[in-house]
Amino acid sequence: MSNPYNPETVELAAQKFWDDARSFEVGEDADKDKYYCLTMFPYPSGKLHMGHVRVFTINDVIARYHRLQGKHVLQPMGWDAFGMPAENAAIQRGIPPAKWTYSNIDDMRGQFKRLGYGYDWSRELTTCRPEYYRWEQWLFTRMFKKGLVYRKNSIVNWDPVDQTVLANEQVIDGRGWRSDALVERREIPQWFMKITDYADELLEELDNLPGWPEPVKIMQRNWIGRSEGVELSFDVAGEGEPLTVYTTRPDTLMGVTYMAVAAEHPLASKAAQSNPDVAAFVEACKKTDAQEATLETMEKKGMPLGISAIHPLTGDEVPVWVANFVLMSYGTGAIMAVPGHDARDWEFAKKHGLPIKQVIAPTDGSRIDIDEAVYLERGVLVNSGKYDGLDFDSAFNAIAKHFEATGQGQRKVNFRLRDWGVSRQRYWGTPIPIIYCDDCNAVAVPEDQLPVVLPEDVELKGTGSPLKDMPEFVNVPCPQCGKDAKRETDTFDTFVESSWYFARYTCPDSDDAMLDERAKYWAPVDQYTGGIEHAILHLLYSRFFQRVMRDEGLTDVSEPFTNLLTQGMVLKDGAKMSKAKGNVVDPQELIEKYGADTVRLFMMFAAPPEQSLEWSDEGVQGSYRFLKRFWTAVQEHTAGGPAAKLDADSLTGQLKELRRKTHQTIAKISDDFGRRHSFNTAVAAAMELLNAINKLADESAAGRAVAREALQAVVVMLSPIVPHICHELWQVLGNESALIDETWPEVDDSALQLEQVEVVVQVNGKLRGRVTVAVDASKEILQAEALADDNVQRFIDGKAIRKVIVVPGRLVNIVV
RNA sequence: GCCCGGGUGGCGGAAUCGGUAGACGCAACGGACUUAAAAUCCGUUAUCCGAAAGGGUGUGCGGGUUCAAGUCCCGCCCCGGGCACCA
Repeated sequence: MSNPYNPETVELAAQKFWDDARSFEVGEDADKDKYYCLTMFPYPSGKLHMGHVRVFTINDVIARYHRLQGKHVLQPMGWDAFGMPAENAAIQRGIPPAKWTYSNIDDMRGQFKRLGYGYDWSRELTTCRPEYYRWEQWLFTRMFKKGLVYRKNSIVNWDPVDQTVLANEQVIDGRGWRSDALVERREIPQWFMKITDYADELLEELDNLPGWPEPVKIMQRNWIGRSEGVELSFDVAGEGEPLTVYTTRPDTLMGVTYMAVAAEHPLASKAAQSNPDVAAFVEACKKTDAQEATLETMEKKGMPLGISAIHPLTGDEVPVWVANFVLMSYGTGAIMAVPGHDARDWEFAKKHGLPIKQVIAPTDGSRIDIDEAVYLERGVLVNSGKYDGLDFDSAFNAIAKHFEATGQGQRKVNFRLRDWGVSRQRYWGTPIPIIYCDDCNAVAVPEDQLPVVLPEDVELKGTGSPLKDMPEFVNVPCPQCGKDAKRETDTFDTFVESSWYFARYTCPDSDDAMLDERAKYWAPVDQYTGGIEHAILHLLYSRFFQRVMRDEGLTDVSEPFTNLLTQGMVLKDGAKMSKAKGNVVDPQELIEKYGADTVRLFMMFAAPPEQSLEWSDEGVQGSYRFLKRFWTAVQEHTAGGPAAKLDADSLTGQLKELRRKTHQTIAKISDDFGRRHSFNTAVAAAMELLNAINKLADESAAGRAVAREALQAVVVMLSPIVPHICHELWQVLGNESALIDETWPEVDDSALQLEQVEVVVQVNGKLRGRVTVAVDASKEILQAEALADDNVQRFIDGKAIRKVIVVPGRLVNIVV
């Protein structure tokens, strides 16, 4: 071969062409059909990993496909640049987080360009730049004025040795990752955003997102967790204040045999003062981390407080316990326990010898033994006095009505969703624009004093934020009264930056508003691609922020992402590839060895996008081999000179067959790209077509014309996945235009027509033969042909035919 | 613990609406080319029985619906993701 495939030469030339032609820079053209194609931006960890290559390649394929379909495509890229790894690097290696981050960004940008992604780099965003975070500080101050943010105490993981707050991932088996000390729960004041104000809308509008995967919508619905229940008060003997609880099962009220409160509940604190055992228990409850998974799986412990609540219907006394599984921050910090009809209450009652009372019976009248197993179904009330015999709905209504009349309770819609705590006790984040004044309390930084710039030249020691030790940052006059005041030193959760970056890409250089007119042209994002691990938090926060921006008059759009593709993880050794786990595979080596196209092709071919992909180093070779065969096939074809014009109507035999395959493949790949996002099967179809082209050894004018048409189609259709080699081969095929400006091939329906079709014959559902019949053969002919088959005869011989099922074009099933 | 996915040859996966299980690729084996190796090309490859024709078995496990189940229903097991401070 005189002209072997050299990926590096081919790829650098194609990239230079796109750069020189500014192929991916787009403006706002009202006459064009816009398509905003976005991928979740990366954290600049410094090294590209396979998860990045996967998600960015998927998105680039979709973007390039829609461009070939004639859309005006925007595909931007940027950096989710704040976060913990930069602080860790600073502590371990003494490099300031900013310096480390900017250097990582430069490295990764280079890697992305080498992979040939079609980004509009003129819109690049970096969230740790004041030009960016200034606007989220601004939005926060607007939310502050509207009462959409507030400050309250909440629980953090406290490392008593390092004297610092730990992230959940820094807690390993209940201990601090550096100190190995047992982590404690500690309450500190933090800022919250009222996402619960939007709970109803966020829930209801999930129904208007047909372009989202169903599992993601289900997860969000469950997360928001709307429930209808009753909030009611139990008087406590000897106490002035009643104990308020929320229940979704008021029908089980007569089954209450005890109450339980959180360790931080005022009743527990009060009992602890006189009872040292309770005091010790309350202390012990705080010696655990604050993760839900820990709380749900730990041993359920509790002890009686020695006080009683009065059952609001019977007047009976029920004991009040303190329990480690009841949390102050959820609901009212107290629960009514119905051990007969709640799994956790049942388990707890069994363990502590508390009474279990059956108040619900199965609707079918069957008997159950409540001492043997808890009964969770909605049924008919029993042992409930005047409510006996009622079903769930009637009992719910009757009991709710009763308490509304007595004033002891009311119906209440509750959400599992909690307000979003955005304070982080860390340095490397957006400063929260608040100033604390002894006289004026918390004051928002005025708009003309924004941004509050994060000092970048710092030294991190690993014990708390260095901002606290910087008087020039902390000490400021109060914006309201001018007296000496202090700046907030907490920073925002990094999810805040990622909750609106998609909108900012439309106008990244706007310096007099968060968003300008250009946002109206591009929003919403037409296609959003990212990891399934973001199915709840990031996507829910973004939907919330979009609505906050809407209500601020910045946009008319409520839903930020019209279509969502959640790609599966790249796993290595059965676990998520992550910097934390240290099981990252470096794609750089593969790019150097085989080129970007091979890596892109392999990632798209190895698994369907939604499924997780277990990484293995094998198989890349096969993708490389395919590209070489592809290259050689085109070179050998063009060596024979230009092909003659195709006369489709005169084709016969294998030429007609190859042309049919070409058009079947166009139809298949169009569907796989556009509708199914099934790139692995699209690649397989292209491979099959190329195999068929290679098998055809017909150097006649008609043969060359058919082969040329097939090769041209493969080059265009594979170009979203392997754009560099296709760019080159398009030129080799003698085309004057640039492939990036071409259009997708069209299916010629007349080429798809078949005369004969093979039909499977089954006897009792087992495959026994095949017959070939005319495409339009009637059911009767089909049945007759099937029965005439020799092998079929062997199996039906001497038996009565009970039934024959004929599915035209597919099969005949003979039941004997 | 709770919520959401997944489980198909030696491996990655295909089978799109209940209708031929294993497309496409990897690996392996056999052959061609070569002094040799690499590269490339051709062939075989779920498994068991059989010389072949053909037949039995087979989509994590146990049941069920159906003429027909990888696909639908019920009950399990195992693996992955999320669980509010990793991003």
